[in-house]
Amino acid sequence: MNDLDLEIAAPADFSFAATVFSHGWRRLAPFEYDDEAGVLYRAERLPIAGPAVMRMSPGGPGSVRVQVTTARSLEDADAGVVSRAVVRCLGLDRDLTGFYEAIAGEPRRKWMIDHRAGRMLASPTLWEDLVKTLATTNISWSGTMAACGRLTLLGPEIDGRRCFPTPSEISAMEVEELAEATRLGYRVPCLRALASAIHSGDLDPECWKDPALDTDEIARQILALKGFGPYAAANVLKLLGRHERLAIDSSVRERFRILINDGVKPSDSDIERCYEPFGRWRGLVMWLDVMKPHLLPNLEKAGQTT
DNA sequence: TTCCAGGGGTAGA
DNA sequence: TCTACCCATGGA
Repeated sequence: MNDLDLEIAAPADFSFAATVFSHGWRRLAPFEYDDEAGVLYRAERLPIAGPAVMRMSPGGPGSVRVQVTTARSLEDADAGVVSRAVVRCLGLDRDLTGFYEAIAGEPRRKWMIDHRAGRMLASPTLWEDLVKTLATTNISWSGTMAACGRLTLLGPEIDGRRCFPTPSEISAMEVEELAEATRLGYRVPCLRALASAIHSGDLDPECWKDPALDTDEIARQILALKGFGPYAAANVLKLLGRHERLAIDSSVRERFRILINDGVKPSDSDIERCYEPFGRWRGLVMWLDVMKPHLLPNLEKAGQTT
């Protein structure tokens, strides 16, 4: 095995813990989070060295430490791919200045600033985020975790871990075969159609990373995909750092009812109205509001890291 | 058995 | 635009 140690620059307002705990992706394969050690693992394919294990942890001030293990020797091109993957996963290229300005002066949201919350853990590719989002629709969270684990078994192995399968690998499988392997039920044709669209070049979700692209245009493309409705579109946009749309799901409705709405069941328009004043940051404010009881104890436990 | 998950598609009003 | 129903699967 070959090892490479990298230090990747992070913005001053970056928090490793706040990003890793931002939502449930750390629990979906090929991500794996070691709670005790505070290390985020994932297996990733590199262009020359092939499958690699990435071990991400807080680095020195203003940096993230990444240890890479591969079976073959690493080249410069591999290090570049690792670096770009880490930037995407941890949102190191996000500017949250406007968000912190939007909630400045609000005592009940001061914790978001103090703990540098706001970056969302994402997958290196939009393909993987789309698949995982599809795997959160109309299913229990344990079902989502199981499905992502099964999906990841379809990718190549490295040191006991698996890389996420590519669109070409999924599109090469028959629907029946994919259904048996993933147990994703009626979502399987949607998954395969997504994989085929990317593999054929009809869809290029990676271009959605371009900050110049209009949010509504990205939403239009996501909503055109089978199996992707308003929740799924807003969730994928959230992972792109675009928070104009609210990813309202059953858990958000329930948490909002308890935490914000005095126990009264809200309509989705009630929730929309509540966060309308926060403009382009409304989805992020909503998410952190409802996730506070889960997120804050984790951040306090993890302590202030990078 | 029945219900329902970090919903979405469709038909019919 | 709104509502009712269906969709695989698995855990409670």
